[in-house]
Amino acid sequence: MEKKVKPCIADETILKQRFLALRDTLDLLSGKWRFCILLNLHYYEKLRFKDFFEVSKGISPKVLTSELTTLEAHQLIEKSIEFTPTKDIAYYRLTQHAQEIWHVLNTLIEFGLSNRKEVIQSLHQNDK
Amino acid sequence: MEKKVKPCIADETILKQRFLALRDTLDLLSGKWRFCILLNLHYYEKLRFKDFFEVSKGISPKVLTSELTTLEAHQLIEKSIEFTPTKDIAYYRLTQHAQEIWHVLNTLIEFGLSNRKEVIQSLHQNDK
DNA sequence: CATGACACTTTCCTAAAGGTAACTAACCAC
DNA sequence: GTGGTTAGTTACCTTTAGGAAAGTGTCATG
Repeated sequence: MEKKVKPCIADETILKQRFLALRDTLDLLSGKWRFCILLNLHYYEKLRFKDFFEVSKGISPKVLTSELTTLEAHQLIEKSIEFTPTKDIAYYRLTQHAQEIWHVLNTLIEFGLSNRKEVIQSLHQNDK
Repeated sequence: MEKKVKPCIADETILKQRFLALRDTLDLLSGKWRFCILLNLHYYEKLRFKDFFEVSKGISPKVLTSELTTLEAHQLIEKSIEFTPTKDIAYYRLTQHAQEIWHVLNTLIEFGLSNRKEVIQSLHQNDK
């Protein structure tokens, strides 16, 4: 999922660890649908596979599978089964660990909101 | 620079504005070299075009130009000319407005640092 | 006036992310 | 046992981000 050739900076000590940490986080969020999935899961608490097609309009099952797999591998979401008398239902939900990323997303959102007012208006005309 | 077909969520009111704001911010940071450039500019304060090839190892002039252009369009960096007796030197530096994004980057870095210890070790073996 | 440094631009190419569509396997309802 | 729903696969195709390499225009220095 990540690119093979990764960006790289010169400084070996002070900057590098922070740089790698930043890249990790952005790798985690940069998939086209990742943050969409996380945001929806935060809002709806739990979602089934099919639900994502309703709340994340435009995603395909192939992409959804791969995004869910990646997010699960990074322990941001987890799959749980609810057993009912007639059948078992699989749900996806955020992990405890993902609560931390929620703070991150909020920071990004707050920046985006303030930015949107000033700068972005000339771009993104397509999504009023 | 942004993808034509953009991810989309269902909810029209509560979630949507926050979703768009989040996408804006991630669009801004998701370029392969964007955050590298920003981080380096924060660290070195000002850099010339050629300097980026030293501090951002692996970037090509074509990509550098397009990333700088985008960042400048979003008013995160600016080009300034320093006049010396013999010649003029062009520098890039962060704008006032970018100070705000520095807080954002720090949040991403802090998350990445704590995450790196727990989860990521099995991945990214290639960049100790 | 030639040579080199600087700041790009242009052209071409590749790899990978993502889209489309069809298919499968399991389960339940009727 | 047929049809529908769910949860995915699989195969193929398109788009686009980014890389490589060479070229351009402008200065300045020798």
